[in-house]
Amino acid sequence: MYDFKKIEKYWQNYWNKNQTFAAKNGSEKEKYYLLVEFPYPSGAGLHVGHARSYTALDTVARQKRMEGYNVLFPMGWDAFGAPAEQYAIKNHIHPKDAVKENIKTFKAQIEELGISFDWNREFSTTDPEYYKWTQWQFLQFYKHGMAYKAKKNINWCPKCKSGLSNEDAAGGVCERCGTKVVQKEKEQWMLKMSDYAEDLIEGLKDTNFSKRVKLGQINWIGKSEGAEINFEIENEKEKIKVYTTRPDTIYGATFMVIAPEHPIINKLENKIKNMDKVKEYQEFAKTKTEFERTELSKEKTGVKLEGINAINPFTNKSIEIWISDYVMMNYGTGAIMAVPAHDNRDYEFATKFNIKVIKVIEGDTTPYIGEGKYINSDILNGLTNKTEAINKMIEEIKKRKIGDKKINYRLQDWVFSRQRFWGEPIPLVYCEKCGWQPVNEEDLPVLLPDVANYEPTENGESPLAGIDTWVNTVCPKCGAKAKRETDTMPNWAGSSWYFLRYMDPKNDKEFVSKDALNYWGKVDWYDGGMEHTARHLLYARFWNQFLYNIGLVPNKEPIDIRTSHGMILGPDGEKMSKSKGNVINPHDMIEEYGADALRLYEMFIGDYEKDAAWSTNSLKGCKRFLDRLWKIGDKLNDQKGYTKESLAHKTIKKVTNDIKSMKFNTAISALMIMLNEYDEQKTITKDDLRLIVHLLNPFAPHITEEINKKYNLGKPLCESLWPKYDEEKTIDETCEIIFQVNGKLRGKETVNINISKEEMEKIAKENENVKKFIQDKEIVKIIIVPGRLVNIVVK
RNA sequence: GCUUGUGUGGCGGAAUUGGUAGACGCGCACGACUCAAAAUCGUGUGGCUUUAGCCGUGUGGGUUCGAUUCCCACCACGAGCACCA
Repeated sequence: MYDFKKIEKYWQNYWNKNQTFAAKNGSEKEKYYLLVEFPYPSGAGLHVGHARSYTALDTVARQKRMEGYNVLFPMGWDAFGAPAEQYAIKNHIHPKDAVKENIKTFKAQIEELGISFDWNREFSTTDPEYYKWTQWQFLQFYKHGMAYKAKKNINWCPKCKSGLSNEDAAGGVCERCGTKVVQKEKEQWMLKMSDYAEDLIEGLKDTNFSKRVKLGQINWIGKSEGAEINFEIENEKEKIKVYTTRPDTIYGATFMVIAPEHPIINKLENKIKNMDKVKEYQEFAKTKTEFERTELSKEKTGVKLEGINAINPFTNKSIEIWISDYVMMNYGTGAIMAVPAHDNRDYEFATKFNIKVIKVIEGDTTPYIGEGKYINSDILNGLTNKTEAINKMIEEIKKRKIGDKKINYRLQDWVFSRQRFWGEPIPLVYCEKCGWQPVNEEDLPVLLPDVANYEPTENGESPLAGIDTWVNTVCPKCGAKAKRETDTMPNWAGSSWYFLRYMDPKNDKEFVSKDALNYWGKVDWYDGGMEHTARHLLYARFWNQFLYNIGLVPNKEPIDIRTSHGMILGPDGEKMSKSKGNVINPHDMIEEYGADALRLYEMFIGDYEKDAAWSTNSLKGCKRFLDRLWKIGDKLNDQKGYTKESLAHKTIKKVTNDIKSMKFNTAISALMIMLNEYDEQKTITKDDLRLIVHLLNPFAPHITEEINKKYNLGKPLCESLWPKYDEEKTIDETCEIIFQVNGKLRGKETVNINISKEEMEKIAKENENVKKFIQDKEIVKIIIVPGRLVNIVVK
């Protein structure tokens, strides 16, 4: 047999030595930019899921190169973030050393897979040469008024004295120590992402994302159209503004609910008679975590504001005002008009607290919002069309000057601060006299200092706050004593623009040169995990749209096609995890079966966009295919051309198209069919063999090159042009047609492809079995589809 | 709850614009080789049955000469969002 380890090593060295996969900036060739999500280099090493994504786009990359494109297919490391920091805290080593080690492991594992990355462009988000430009771009946000500081509630672990991301606070407890998470108010840097809500929806039109990815984006942005309406408070000047998508139901608004944090409460504190109860409820709401608010509190809670009432502007009736945590301060106006007859939540609330329910839409089954004839609604009475009613109501609201049409988005501004050590320092300085000042651009990067302790401080500040020599600096504006911002950027920062840096990774004058931007343009195809199609993709698009708006990049949308691969599950069908003991390590598979077999299997496993359970037996099947391919060379004869002309052209066509449409499994299946056919033959030609190894090369690049070399079939495949097919030659001279009687299969026959309809009918009627089914019956109709079938309809 | 996918043999999965359902692979069974096993090779493999046939793509209906494919209703599973007014 063959020594796959030796072969794989040989070709990996060959590609490296010849710089086969180096992309060339400004090449005459047409460009194609393929991108996979750069990994977080964890200590666990490469996952078979990484291998799936990398192999998939590697297959595309290798095909594209053979088709004559200048392909950019880069790789790097997204290495800032909590896990490295925690590892450092535990083991008392600098995160940068831990990251260095992990990158080494990851890179070795990717290299042994034979992925055709252009390693010349490799970088890590933690390289000062890289994060210098992340900081520089943050300053552009700041200088354009897109970054601001605001008080925000964050998840807080009182024991670890640390802010936690929503992921780390899942289930309402600190992931690290299990302590109950509370909400704590903290000043945070924010990016004005909500300004871009509409653009981020609109921009999707300029992309070729799949439907589900687009919907994911739209869903996350959460656009809704409605109206803002002012409700007067009885005997007060103050008004409460509500947001509603159903102003047409206003005649049914029998009470009002405001968020517990609503500012009107403090303003009218001395008018509210039960302020102690209100305060108690506010405290109660505050201690509830996000988790409890959504998961546990199915039962509605709330407190009525005694002593003040609002006026429904259309019924002119006095209505109660309640506070409840089912109304959020951070959406809409933090206040709603409650229409219990036609809103499920309002209905639950009204039922619990015995509040009047007035129906305004006939036939609408409480408690769901619906459509029907308007009743009890004065100016709307008699209408039946929802849109018409809403429009009429908005007109009326405008006329009375009590409100206006309003569009709201769920998308909020991006909380950009982290109280952690292992992130890009935010390059701002606070001066008592001048306030916040950006660090001079020529002083970037603001380097992370070497410190002995990475733990967060007592009051939850980043560990950076404890390093006086680093914190104390001078004001870039006035030169007086000043302090550095000690918050760092979130993990998402570095990954929001890394695809731009690949175009020009060594540039120390600009984040990327104009020439490189103009040449490479958009990412043509970006593949990654489904878990990143919402947030990461949105952040990256937002970041790029901002750069576009200030004239730094040529395209508003940075990515053309986005695809998402399914997960690879353990053999038990469960998500792979150490605790379940179902983890498959790609390195072990490569050791035992070779990189080509692993690659082939991962592409053959099934629908690329769906999850799939691991099966080592199926992997063995792919290995078996490669073993048979290796042996088929024993059958070579001296003849030229293809032994099976139409099979050859058909297979070229199928493999070519299937790779482009990510139907890797059927491409491989076609090649298996081809090999099976070669097996049937006594001998095959060199052209036959060259063709199958050529078509298989993007999937199994090592063994195919080796076979090509072994039998002197031609130039190395990676330096050859992709095979072309002739459409005319994909058609066979004969075809099998079927005979049906009343739509049921009754016979078949192989005929010449050019046979006429009349002849087809004749052959069908002569078929013995068909005769049996049509004798003594009246023929009603005969349907003939050339090259396919004859269907005789009888009565 | 809303949005969105997906339902095909024992398993992963194939099936142009509606036109032979189950390609390809795994598994399994039998056979060859072997003292034996593994590996390899060969044959078979949706179910029920008598060559021929009947039933079969989640369930029920519809359109059609013909439906895995199109339409309607329902069921199940997965994913995303989730008290968003």
